[in-house]
Amino acid sequence: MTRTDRPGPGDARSAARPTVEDVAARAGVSRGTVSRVINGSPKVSARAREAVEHAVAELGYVPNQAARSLVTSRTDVVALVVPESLARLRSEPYFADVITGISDELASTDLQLLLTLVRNEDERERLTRYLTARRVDGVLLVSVRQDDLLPDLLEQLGMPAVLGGRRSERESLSYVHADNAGGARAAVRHLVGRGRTRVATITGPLAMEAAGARLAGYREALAEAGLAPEDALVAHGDFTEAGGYAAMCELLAEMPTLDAVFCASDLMAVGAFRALREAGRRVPGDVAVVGFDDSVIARSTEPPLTSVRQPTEAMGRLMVQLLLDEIAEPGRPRRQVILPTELTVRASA
Amino acid sequence: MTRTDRPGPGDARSAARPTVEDVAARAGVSRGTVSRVINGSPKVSARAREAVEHAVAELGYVPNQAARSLVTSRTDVVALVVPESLARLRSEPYFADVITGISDELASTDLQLLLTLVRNEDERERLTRYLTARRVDGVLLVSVRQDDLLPDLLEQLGMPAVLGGRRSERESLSYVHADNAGGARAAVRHLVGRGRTRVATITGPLAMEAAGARLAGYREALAEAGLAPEDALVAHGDFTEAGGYAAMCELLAEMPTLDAVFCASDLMAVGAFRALREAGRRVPGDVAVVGFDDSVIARSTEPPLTSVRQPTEAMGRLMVQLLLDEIAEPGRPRRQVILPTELTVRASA
DNA sequence: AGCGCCGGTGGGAGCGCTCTCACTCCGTGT
DNA sequence: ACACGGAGTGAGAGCGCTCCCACCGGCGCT
Repeated sequence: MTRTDRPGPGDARSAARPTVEDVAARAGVSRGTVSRVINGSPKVSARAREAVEHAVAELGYVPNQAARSLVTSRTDVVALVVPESLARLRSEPYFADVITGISDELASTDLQLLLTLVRNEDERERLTRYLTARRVDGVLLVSVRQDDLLPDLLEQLGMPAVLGGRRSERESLSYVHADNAGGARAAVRHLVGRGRTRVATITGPLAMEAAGARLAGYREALAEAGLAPEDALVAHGDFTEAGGYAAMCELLAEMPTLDAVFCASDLMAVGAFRALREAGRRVPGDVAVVGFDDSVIARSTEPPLTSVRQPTEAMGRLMVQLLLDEIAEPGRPRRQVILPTELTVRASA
Repeated sequence: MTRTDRPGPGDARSAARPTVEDVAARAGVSRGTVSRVINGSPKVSARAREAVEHAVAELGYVPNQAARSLVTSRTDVVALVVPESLARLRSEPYFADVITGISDELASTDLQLLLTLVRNEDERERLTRYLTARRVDGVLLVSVRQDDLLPDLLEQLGMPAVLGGRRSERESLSYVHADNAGGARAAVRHLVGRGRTRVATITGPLAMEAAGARLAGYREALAEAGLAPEDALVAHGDFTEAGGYAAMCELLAEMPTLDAVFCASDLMAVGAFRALREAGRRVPGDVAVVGFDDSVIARSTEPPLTSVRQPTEAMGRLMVQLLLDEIAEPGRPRRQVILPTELTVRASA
């Protein structure tokens, strides 16, 4: 490690920032009028408005948000809360996509995005204090588990909030989520349609509703096709590559005759690929594989991965829209949106 | 798309939040003393401190940050600015790792992280206003390009800032970056050491210093080995998988006899793998491949990718440390840290 | 001519906090 | 016994903004 020292910033700090008062003096109007112009009130004459705008430009005036917040009690910040171990953020393209969508949608507002990773009790408590202090106008919460108490806290605080996913079918908060069961059904139907009869699945962590729904969809499609469910065809993963690998090894050991596997995430499918390769099974010749997410990696595996596409980015965008509505109209009814999924067929199945 | 409406939040909003005044009354002391206790001033008697702490707990008092900000002009927020097209955030594990490190290090402070994606002029202007309004205490800036003006703005505003990477060797701001040239040299030496004599490279976008440094390292190692540089051995990518693929195709067309390729990012290496596979070349038999980043994907490619490891997460952490120092002591000298890189050898080279 | 009205404006009040300063009450030194 | 200092405390003064209300003038109406 090399360190170099260079001269400091040389104190380029410019003179004190102008305030409304300064602008008012410059424009020859009162503070009230300046405030009205800044906040786009219609009750200002064209003359006054112009004078103020002029003064603002000349002085380089920028409102002090802290002062504004103090009186309006709005912060113009929304939090994205990710209750996840670092391992996932790192590898799951899901988060990056959601963030992209969120950030995109936020760009047209003047809200900023606070990113909060909650990985342990300490951080959770810190977040609780933060929310209690109402330092954000609203919260986006992704990747919630069924027993997560954060949503309850949000509800109790009367804090506008939108979930990405839901805790259960009777979720009380607003949420946006994908039709997980439907996607899983489509995946398994596809597999069955290609003549596979021993279709296994690698699930996500069942504490997440999405994972449970994907498993349910898998079972439904199996039943539909008249195939008997078997415990040995179900292995549990945790949405990671390593988890997928381990689960695939397990499946191979317990049910060597399987000819297809539906993975509840692309990343787990990548792990499954690796296990299959090591076991000398060919994809899709010996075993057909379908993933879930249709993330970037699905395109670059060998062979390319057939996967259930969920509109992750659109979900992020929609979450923001719902949240904005809820912020604008605090008491409004919760809204719950389910977005369709779609099977993208590639070479792996 | 399905929509369901449920009853609203039922206005669970609790009574008005208590203020210092309330706490003071409850504890039988003055506002000043409460403030001192809250902010951990030593000039408070044990008796008073206890009374205040009691009152705080009873009332569930949480300081109003806006009011505090207004007087201290600190915000307890730092921004992470990512001037990148969405495409990269999505796929590059680099960002996720940096964010993890940053978030980790921030967890032990009471600072929050604002995530700001700057993808076009509009967003850039929005950020400028935001920074000018001093709505953050400091800025972390990653993935800067050489001609980026954001760092200049930061400097001009006297805003504490730390770059991840640098614009050039005589960067004026504080930064943390990896020894890119050294890593590239190590990669190419390794290739040459394995008897490869026609070593190509796929560069990153040369507007980024890191990409330039990796190319420079490649050239140095080649010279060291007495191998002549050839233009046909250099193709330009953009750090994406697709870019890597295109660059590899180009290399294959112009220099079919190449026997190794050093890719300036793992993701581009994945693209190169694909191109090589399609061209019927074996890795590492026909062509040895080395990547850069040693990200998660390096472990799960087929064959696993030899890659230059840069301590991305540690870089994120270190960036925060430098920034905290700079916030604590505004005029302090800039610090510039170069972290070593290391070659992780796997099957691809 | 007089009334009300309404678009437009100015200024006081106050959001909740920290900071500074003056003050009190001790113990200590002479 | 006295002044002296230091530790602890209370209260006033703002930070920069929005909100509210009182106000001003000119218009159309009776």
